[in-house]
Amino acid sequence: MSTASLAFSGAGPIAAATRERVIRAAEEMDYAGPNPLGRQLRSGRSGIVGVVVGDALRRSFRDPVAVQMLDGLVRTLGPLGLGVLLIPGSGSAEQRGVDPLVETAAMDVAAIIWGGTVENPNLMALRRRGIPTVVVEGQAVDDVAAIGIDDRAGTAELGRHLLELGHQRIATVTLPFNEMGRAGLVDESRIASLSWEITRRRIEGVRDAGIVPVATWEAPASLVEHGTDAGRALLSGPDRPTAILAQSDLLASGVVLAARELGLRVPEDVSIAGFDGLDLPWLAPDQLTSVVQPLAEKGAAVGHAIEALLEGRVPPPVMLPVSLRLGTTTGPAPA
Amino acid sequence: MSTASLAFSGAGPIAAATRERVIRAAEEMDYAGPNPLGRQLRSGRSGIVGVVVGDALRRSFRDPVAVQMLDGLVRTLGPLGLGVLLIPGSGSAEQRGVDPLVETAAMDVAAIIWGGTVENPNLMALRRRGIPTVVVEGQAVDDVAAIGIDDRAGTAELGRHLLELGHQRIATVTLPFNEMGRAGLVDESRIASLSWEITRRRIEGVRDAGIVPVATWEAPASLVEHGTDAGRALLSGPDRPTAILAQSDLLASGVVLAARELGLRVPEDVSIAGFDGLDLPWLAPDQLTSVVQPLAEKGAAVGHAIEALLEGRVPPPVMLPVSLRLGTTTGPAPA
DNA sequence: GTGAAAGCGCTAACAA
DNA sequence: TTGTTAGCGCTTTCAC
Repeated sequence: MSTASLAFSGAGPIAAATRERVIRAAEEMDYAGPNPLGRQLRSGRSGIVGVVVGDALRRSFRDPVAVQMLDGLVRTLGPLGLGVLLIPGSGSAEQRGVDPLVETAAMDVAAIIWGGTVENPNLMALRRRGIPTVVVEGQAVDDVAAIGIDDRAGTAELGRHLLELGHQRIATVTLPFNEMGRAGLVDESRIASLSWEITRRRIEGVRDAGIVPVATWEAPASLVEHGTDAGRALLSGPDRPTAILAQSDLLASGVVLAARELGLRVPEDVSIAGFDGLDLPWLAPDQLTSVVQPLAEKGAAVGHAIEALLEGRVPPPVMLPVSLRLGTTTGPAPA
Repeated sequence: MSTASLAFSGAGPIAAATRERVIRAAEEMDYAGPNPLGRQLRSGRSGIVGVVVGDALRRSFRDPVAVQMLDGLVRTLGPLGLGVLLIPGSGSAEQRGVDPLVETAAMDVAAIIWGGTVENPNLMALRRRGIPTVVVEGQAVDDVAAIGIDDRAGTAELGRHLLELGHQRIATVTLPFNEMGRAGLVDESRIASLSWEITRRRIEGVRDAGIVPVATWEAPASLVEHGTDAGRALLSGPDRPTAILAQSDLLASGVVLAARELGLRVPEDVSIAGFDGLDLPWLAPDQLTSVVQPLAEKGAAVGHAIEALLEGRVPPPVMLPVSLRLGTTTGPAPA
């Protein structure tokens, strides 16, 4: 029995002839190789990484940010012999609780994309099960690994760029404030209730630059159409801002479309900037001014954190640097 | 021991008091619930569906077609207690062989998105392992379940629409011909070597309508930028076609962008049509004329086929109907 | 309604 | 170098 095991695994001392014989016999009885279930129970490892993606897949994967990061993650995990189990996030708050997979699926370690808040029910469930977890864009707490980017400094740099161009009336379009993002202008009380870390940090970055936005619009998701809604609202009022800083490129590109639709020239009449550094071919000939984040590296960093967790270490939090990319959508403030 | 099992599973006869006692004891020794690995070995089921996505995730998931279908699939699988294990496709042909996950990962059943050809190495590996498989947009063979849409009839209907509008010079932009898609005009010999089913069927649909394309351009992937390349090439020559029929909406939208870039009016100067029925907000105010395929239903159909396979049945091939959607990008042929 | 025992398929340790 | 054995954690008989 052990001989057969060795024949397949290749590891361990075995005569070439014996292996040959075993393989042949296996073929005869059409035995398709070792059953992973047995190995998994024996070794106590499933070789599976549970990845909690934001609510509906359809929504998450419409965002190239999530997709590119996941791509980087899978590339890193592949060589480690680990597979990715897709776990839908807790859905909208109406649908209480977490996906059953979080509670019962076999996984050696988990990753939560779009960490959101500390009270993330997925995170709580995973900790209860004792599954080591890495959170992306969340908050670092004790035994949870955290990977993120320097949202705050990046946004501040972008803000300063706008100030240097002479802009004084600057509006912002933000990512959702919590699981139940809304569309519309936000007031101080809503800002106080903000629970998504990433949104908070980017708002703080704007403040760090010394900007007091003339308006802050919350988008219910990082999608082009929500950016268009925001742009229409912000750009059609009487005291039009001369610049709009959006917290994502998808939102920013929606704002660009709204500006074009309203007959405004970008950047002559209004400057528009985003965040993420995506390559948006359909925005051509424009290229967004944006804060570039290293998405593939972020995915790889998550992979490395996972590797560490599997070895029993809790890796220190990682904060990846970002960089400002000047595009064609920002220019001097109109006189 | 069995009592404990019953306490957690809930099934079977057990006194409420006993269950309570077991749960409490478990908590005390922080036992986090039954280990899925044990259950899986015992039951012989992993509860996992391996989903082979086209080559790099980054590429596959940039295509809303794949994403929306996957969303429909996950929604159907969730209630069945099944999870999706992401398996990268065999990559480009350079990278020989299949992903190790295909060979070794635990899964009860597999789905191959973008089936491609019968000689798909992933399919062959899965069959060797005896893992029941469903192929999307592939070819139905013996024990493999197949889900598809009526590509051919849908394309033919779209072709007839263009003919009715009076178009005589019609060019087509196709999906890749095989794993190593190229960019450029294709001749008869390349068409003869075509191995991707979906591309072939849509080409046949054009012929069914009675159209002999004045040019056929192969795109290396279904992406906006490849459509733009195709559009630039096809629309800047001397004998400009009056209509371009693209095999996907992403390609078609790229062609629209190229036309705009060249100063051509759509649809006055050139009509452009796609396939898939996507909602492309950034193309506004235009809406593509397209063949709408039911993506969520397609995903659900894959889910149901998986359910059948798990029950030991091989479900009959499914071909979902498509419908023509008239948008703003097609109009009468210029005089 | 509860407890005892067998066995799913594998591999690591040991004995031959 | 090869064969034997135990046990991973669970659930499903079966006996009580």
